Amino acid sequence: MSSGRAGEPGPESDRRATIKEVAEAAGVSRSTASRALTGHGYAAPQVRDRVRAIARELGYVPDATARHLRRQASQSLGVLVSDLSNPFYAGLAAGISQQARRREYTMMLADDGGSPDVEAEVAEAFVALRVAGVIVTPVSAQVSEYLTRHRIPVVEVDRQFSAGACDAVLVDNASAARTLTGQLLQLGHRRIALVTDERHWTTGRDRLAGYRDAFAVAGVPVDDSLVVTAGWDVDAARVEVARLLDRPEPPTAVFAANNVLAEAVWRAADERGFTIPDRLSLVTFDDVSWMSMVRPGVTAVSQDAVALGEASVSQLCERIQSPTAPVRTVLLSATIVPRTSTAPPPSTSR
Amino acid sequence: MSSGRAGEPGPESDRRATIKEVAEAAGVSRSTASRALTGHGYAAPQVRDRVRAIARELGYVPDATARHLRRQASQSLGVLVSDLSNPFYAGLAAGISQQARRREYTMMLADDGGSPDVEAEVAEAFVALRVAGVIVTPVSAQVSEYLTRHRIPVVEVDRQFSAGACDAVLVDNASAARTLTGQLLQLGHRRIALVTDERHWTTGRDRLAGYRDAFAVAGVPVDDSLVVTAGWDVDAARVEVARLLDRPEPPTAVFAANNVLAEAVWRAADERGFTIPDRLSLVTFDDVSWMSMVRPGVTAVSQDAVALGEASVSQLCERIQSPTAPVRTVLLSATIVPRTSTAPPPSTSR
DNA sequence: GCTCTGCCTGGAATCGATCCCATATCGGTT
DNA sequence: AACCGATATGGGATCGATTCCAGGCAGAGC
Repeated sequence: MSSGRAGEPGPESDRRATIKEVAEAAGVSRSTASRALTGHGYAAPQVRDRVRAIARELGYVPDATARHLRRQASQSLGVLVSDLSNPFYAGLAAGISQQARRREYTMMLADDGGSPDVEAEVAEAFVALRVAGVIVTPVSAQVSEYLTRHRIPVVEVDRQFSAGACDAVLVDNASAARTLTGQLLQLGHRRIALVTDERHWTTGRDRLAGYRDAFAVAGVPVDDSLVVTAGWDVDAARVEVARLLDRPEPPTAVFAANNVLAEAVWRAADERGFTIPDRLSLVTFDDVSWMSMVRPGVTAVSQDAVALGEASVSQLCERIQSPTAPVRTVLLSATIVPRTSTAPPPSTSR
Repeated sequence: MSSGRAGEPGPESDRRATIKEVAEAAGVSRSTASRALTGHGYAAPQVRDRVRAIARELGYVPDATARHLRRQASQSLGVLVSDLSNPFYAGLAAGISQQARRREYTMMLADDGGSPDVEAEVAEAFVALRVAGVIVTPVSAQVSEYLTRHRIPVVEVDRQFSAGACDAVLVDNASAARTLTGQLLQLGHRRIALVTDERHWTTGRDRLAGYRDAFAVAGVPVDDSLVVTAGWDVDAARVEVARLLDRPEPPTAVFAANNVLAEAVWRAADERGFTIPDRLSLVTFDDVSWMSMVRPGVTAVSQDAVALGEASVSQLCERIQSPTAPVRTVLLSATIVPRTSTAPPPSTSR
């Protein structure tokens, strides 16, 4: 888009200008026009300038489709996330988008809503489009395997399903969970619930592992009944958490494994009159905006989704450069943002 | 992606299977193979089944690039939003993504960060990719003009820059702003500030117009010094709002024009000790999650970004179907979600 | 036995851009 | 005068899929 003035260069006819038309208008062959426009190969300086001027005049925009077909390499990255409405994935997409643009890639984004079927469908679309590479927050082990089989570089982000088979960019979940759980233990909490979405993905697994580690380090036994799997839906999770709080011996602290679950805990605690932090301490993964706006603010593990997105683009580009380099797993460390949602357990519980 | 078992059909060689290879393996010509696979044109049932079986066996995935080149029509929609990290745009993208997938379009998403230059750059990339249509939250009048000139259908969503020149899907900002301002006036407020991002886009303009209307209806003069333009950055806006609250006669109510500004007002009020709603009433556009989690909950105009996205895909698809139909502007109504952030003005202010 | 109709298939052009390779031109050298 | 290297350009094949068109073949009708 050269400028915004009216009467600006543009397609006069109904059809879009092709390089052939540009070439004819400039009185050169298609080959020369191509060299002049792309800068690949030789073209006399004056010819080059003339061709370029005419291209601008005709509003010529090269057809990426044709170029990709010929070059057998596209300038698009496929991105597949689980839920764009979730600020974590949205931030991830924003980071990827920025980095991709900087490297002159366009981004094909799809949202699989957590469904393996949709995920598979989108993966096939990506193969059809011959994307240069794919970044995915996987829901199944199949995506990466399928894409890899089709020789498309893949980076798994946030979760890992194909360790050793493709690159991954992850957050050090175990370590962050260990630290945060440790802090709760140190405050004197013993009945610390872990509310998680599921336990088999690396995210859930590692956060659970960190939680257990902290107990082990402190020499406190884990009460397995306090590890609750609550799924992905806020409302369903809220019911689950309410049930937890209604127990005769409710937990004195809750570790929510992500922002959605934290929201569920927050709302359930509010409904049940569990004052935070006096009666219930709350810590969570994902530092999203509401956590710093509510009172008390919620102590959270900040994952910096944008950085995660950027890192995965870097990794993907390196992989595209050198397809045979050894597979790598990048582990980003998370920071803990301490706020005021934790306190020692209520005295009656000691 | 047919299934996830190991030893599954897939490219054995390094190259991807092409229709030529499928045809050869099936002992038919490329033409027949194409007809068998696409269902366009005739192919004997048994031939068709055999070709399809072999295609599956070889892990054949048609090259969308080549297909689009030949058909001169792509199955991708371009989407251009201002800020993916903002839940409003993220929701919009989520809605678009879902609808697009349902209609078998893939989505090319870009984030222009509010910059007209990036916007123009992305528009050109969309033209190059020969997308079937574009949905944009415009930051300049040029995008739509440029894309239209290149015969690409455009739908402007949320904001309108090219009234009459292309379709648009908008929210009835004026009416929602009028109602909400009216409620504040009825509660007895007179010093009602409007904190807006800017005043020239339709969003800002219409919200301002609704605000003024409400004053006119109530027969109360508008104090122009209370209409504050605070830009797009939370922190900058917070400073601006702080200045507003520090005035000798601060407003008794604030109408924030979007969720970012509401956040700024919320934080500034918190810092300044302006208790909501006792000392300051707050209402806002955009109902994002934190507004129902903080106490008091914030009364907000809910725009349903997802619905907005879905409506714009519908509009775009209709436009693609009938390029010459008269231009249309769809106006969605917004709902007001009343919460507890409003109260009569403090008695000292009456 | 011949022709006609309808089913079925393959050849070849096409979409737009790229790029290898052949060739033309020119200034300068021996 | 013949030749060489460097500069500059065009012809044509190519990427993968689609689609128009011509034609082959079989069965039915006369």
